[in-house]
Amino acid sequence: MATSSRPSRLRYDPAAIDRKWQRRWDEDRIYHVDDDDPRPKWYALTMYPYPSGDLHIGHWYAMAPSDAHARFMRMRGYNVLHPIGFDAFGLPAENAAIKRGIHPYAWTMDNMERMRGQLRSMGCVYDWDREIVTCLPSYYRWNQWFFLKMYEKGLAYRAAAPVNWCPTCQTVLANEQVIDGRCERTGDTVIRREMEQWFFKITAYADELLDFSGVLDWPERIKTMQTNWIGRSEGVEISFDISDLGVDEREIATFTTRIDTVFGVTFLVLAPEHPLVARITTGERRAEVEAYVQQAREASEIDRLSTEREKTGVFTGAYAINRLSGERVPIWTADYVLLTYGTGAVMGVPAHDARDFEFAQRYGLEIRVVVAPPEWDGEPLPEAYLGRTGSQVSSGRFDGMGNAEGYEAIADHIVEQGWGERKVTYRMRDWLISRQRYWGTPIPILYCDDCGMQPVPEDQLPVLLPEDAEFKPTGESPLKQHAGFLNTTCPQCGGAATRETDTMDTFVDSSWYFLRYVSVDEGDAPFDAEKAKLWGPVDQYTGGAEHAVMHLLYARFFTRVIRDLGLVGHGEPFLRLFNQGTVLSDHMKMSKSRGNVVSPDVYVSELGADVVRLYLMFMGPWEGGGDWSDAGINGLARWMNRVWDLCTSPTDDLPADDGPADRDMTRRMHQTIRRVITDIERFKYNTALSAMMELTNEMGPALEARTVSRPVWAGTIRSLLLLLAPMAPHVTEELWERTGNPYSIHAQPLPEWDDALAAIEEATLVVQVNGKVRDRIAVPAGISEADAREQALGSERVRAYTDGHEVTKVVFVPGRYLVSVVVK
RNA sequence: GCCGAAGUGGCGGAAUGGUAGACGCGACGGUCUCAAAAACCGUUGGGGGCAACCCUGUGCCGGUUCGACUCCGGCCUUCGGCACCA
Repeated sequence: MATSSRPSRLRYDPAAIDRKWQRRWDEDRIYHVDDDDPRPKWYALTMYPYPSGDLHIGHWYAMAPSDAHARFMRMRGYNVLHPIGFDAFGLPAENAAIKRGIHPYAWTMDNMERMRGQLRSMGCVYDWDREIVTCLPSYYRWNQWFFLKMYEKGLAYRAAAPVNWCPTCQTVLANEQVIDGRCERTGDTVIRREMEQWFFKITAYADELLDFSGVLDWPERIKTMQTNWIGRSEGVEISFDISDLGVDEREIATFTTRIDTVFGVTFLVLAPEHPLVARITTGERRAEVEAYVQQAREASEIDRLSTEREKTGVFTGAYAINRLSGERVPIWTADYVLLTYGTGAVMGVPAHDARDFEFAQRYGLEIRVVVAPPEWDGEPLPEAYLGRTGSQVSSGRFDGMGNAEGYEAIADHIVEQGWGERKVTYRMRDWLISRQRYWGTPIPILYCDDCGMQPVPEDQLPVLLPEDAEFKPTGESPLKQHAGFLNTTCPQCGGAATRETDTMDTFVDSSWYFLRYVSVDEGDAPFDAEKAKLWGPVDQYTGGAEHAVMHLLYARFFTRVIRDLGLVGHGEPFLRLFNQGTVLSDHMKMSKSRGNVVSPDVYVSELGADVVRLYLMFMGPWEGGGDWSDAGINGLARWMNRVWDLCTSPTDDLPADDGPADRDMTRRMHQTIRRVITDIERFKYNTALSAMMELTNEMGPALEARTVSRPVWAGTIRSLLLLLAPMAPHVTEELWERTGNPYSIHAQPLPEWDDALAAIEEATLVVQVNGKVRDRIAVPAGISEADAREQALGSERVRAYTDGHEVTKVVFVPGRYLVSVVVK
């Protein structure tokens, strides 16, 4: 399969070397992690994979560089825990069951077995004694246990929420099963339907989750995304009087962050799903409103929130009273208002809200300015004035106040009158954990006709998934039809009861798995508290940026709940976070449907695991991802060949000492050590490898010309191998042995550098005239500013541009060997 | 649409506000060979010049600065997320 440009053969047999050392490391258990090791701990974690079937190059891209970092930390003297496991529950297993008649358990187990072999071929430091598999009862029973704890604390509750409903299948669809608003199987229009579902009350921790002071190093962009996702806003919940409508409710609550604009309310808008809509709609408006509500059920939330889409809505025929002004305002329903945010109703202030403005324009509703923009001439506004600097007008007794002052005064007034209260709302909603599926953790709740909803007693856990489930192509959860699972007895009265058939979101599994790794065999608790304390929070977490919000936020929430249960001392699960990019193929995301998935296996068997690892790390900065290139990997194979040659060449005829290139070689070596170590610290593997390539580019000619002495050469080889060992563990181990060193290179400390030896002796002074480089002068390192200026201004090339002009300024940049001359 | 990123040679990319293009791939020329592959040596952003050199160039438009790939404002394009894929 060698392509024309591939090295015809490697100097070594990569498959044999991979096999030899993987077996040896395994036998010697050199990656076994000892809890009692006295060295400082380092918990390095890569997001565990979903067992989709085959390990593809994207998995390698996530795991090889993080393994290199874990190895790097080992060589720095840490006791490193870098475990692996499988995120084994999920929709694909169930789809395989429906489509191909394979049981999800069998499908998942087969996939994991294949992936274990592939993972081992990477040569990572994984301690397989610590593997976790979330679909096993020994794991998921603790999901159930956490659920019960949350239930006790009021953090797990049941409420109605909309789901994607396919009327033909009579089932709930996952978002990915909905294509353009239609069911992927039947093509029917999907509607949103209310169902009773289980939630975790993540909003109870919203404020704490906004606080990132407990993390040491997280990308700013992730913190920003989470902050925006949580979307805290302070405002006022104010009620409008509807006591004359003849319904039970006396008022409609709305939430606003701009209570200063309350005198500008010219309408109210209810979300189409708002329970009041049906009740307040008047007879002659009913048909139109019902049609509109029906239509809104078919629109996706993303569409509804689009600021580009034309705002639509219908008048319900009902009116509410604005208690501040005593005015009657029409009540509309419109799909730009969501039931899930605030109270599901908003006060329409078109003059001061862009969406309300657009809506009012379209439906001819009054646009009344109540916060006058500075220098406002009293004319109608061309667009909503959103500014916070204006003065109250048409606002009754608040007129003339600045609107910041008006805000406070109006809010106080409303609170005093009992018309509303100051409130904080969040864009983030509680975490809906219910899934109407089989392949997940059963929710440990049952329903008794006499006693009502009951939690399953702790000593009856786990609630096991029945193995003999039937998978029908309707997509309905098999648990619903499984009598053996469904029917049980009530722990209170002993009478007949039925089990909850919803299972949990798989994000529940991944919200605490990092704690399970510290004691995977623990049977009496989710984890051993002492060991959890020992390993503490994850020191370095790495994974895809697609998890920027949901998984990471859920894990932060869960850890805080676990802390409040008294099981761990910390609330922040991941101290440092790094998000790698995505590997592309032909500039496109890899997917089975595109047929562009790159399998690492063929490259591994031909070129060895190390070359694949190196190429992935060399491709570009890790956070940037990159395009897989068949040609590109050859460069790394070629370079490994070169390293092999350099390390195995005879050195008998090198000078015993005083090689003419010794000084340069030593300097280059120290520079390389410095660069590689500081680069790996920041996950800059691409530049770390460039630095090593520059070193080998210099080593080749020195060896050829016999200008380097034997001890300097040996020292350089030694450093090179040690620096490369975290990235290319197999070949470096082999070369370490062949160069006469004791097993194992992976138990060695990293080499150290000496800044004095790395220092340059001669520098290039760059001289700019009006910002353009006009000369480069070789000068001794550490040249004084005065000497640099003198040399620069004395340069003939420079004088060609300065003679006859007035020199107005000369800038010397310390430490940069740069003089910038400014002339008129 | 909203939130968050990213745009640099033929390609992947490098560059604390200070020499743009390190390192690698590819291409071209050469050495070796009967020949090819591999390996090794050299050239390689664009334009001009016999040459020394000069001009130009980091998605687009503008700004700050002695100096901008880097900072600021406005666009364009691509990518990640948007709550039942994980």
